[in-house]
Amino acid sequence: MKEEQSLFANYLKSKGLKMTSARRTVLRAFIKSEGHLSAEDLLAAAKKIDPGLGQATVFRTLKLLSDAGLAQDACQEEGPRRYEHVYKQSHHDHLICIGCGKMIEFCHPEIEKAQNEIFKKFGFRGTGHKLELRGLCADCARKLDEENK
Amino acid sequence: MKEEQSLFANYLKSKGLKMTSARRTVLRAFIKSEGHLSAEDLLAAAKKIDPGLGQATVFRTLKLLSDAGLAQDACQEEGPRRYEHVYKQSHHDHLICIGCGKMIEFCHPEIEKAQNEIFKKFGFRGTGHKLELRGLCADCARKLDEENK
DNA sequence: ATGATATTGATAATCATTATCAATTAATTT
DNA sequence: AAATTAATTGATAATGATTATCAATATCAT
Repeated sequence: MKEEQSLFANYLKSKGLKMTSARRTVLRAFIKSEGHLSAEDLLAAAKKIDPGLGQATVFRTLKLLSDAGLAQDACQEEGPRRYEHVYKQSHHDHLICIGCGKMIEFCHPEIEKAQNEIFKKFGFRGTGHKLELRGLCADCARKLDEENK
Repeated sequence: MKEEQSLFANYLKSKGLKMTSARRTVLRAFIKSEGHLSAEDLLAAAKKIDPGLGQATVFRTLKLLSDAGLAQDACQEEGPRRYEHVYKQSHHDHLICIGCGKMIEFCHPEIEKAQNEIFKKFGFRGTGHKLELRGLCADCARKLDEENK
């Protein structure tokens, strides 16, 4: 998306940083990406554009994307850190099954509203939130019950 | 707390695992702990009880405590994984300032209610949730505005 | 173009966590 | 209570993820 490109460019300029070809490559790979991606994932995607790209550069650029507000942490408990788009996709929260790991994305306007109340109450200027519900999906709950019979 | 002790003992028995003196030590240290603690923190606390305790045992036991439902991930973006009590303290969510890192704990019944609706809608048996709101606290928002003037 | 400075990729270093393993310990059985 | 069986321990090595270092290079403002 053009918007993400110019947001990143503006961020870099505002910090006295440079728009380089490596950063453009990582940004392009990130923009094309979907879901929750790790630095490793992004490296693989970016290497398809420029095979000579270094791993460290991806870590560094991913951090910049996060600082610039384009990427945000999609906090999974296990494994490497994962990021997702801030723009581009509609906001969603996560429902995760602790049995099989299945993840459902959902959106609940009431919750959004309540969050804004909290921000106001504590004098915060809200920038985002992350909500993760955990539980057992119907299948896993059934299995568990059978085991414990 | 006695309750946490017997919950852990029951968990171990149900899995055919053993209640050992090392595990008792880690459990005691965990029970006395507060807030968000890393494996390293817990090791330090447990070593005050038994200096000979090994680091690996703390990682292992912390995982067990989590599986047993006594500890849960208190997901911070940076640094090592952190855990907090599931029992003992009233449920709370987190409001974090992305400027200075200040963290406020709060509780909002409306949100709790909405979460139960979600669980129902997707046929889940809910076991917990984590909500993290992020934004700029009043101080940091003011500072930022001045910088950008 | 030039100069000042940020950036790069390669690599080493670090940090957090997990795997390995022989010695020990807890629970179970006799 | 001793023997048996299997889980557990601490030390250490190994791994995985991320960050630091550094000389060569690329970017941007002038």
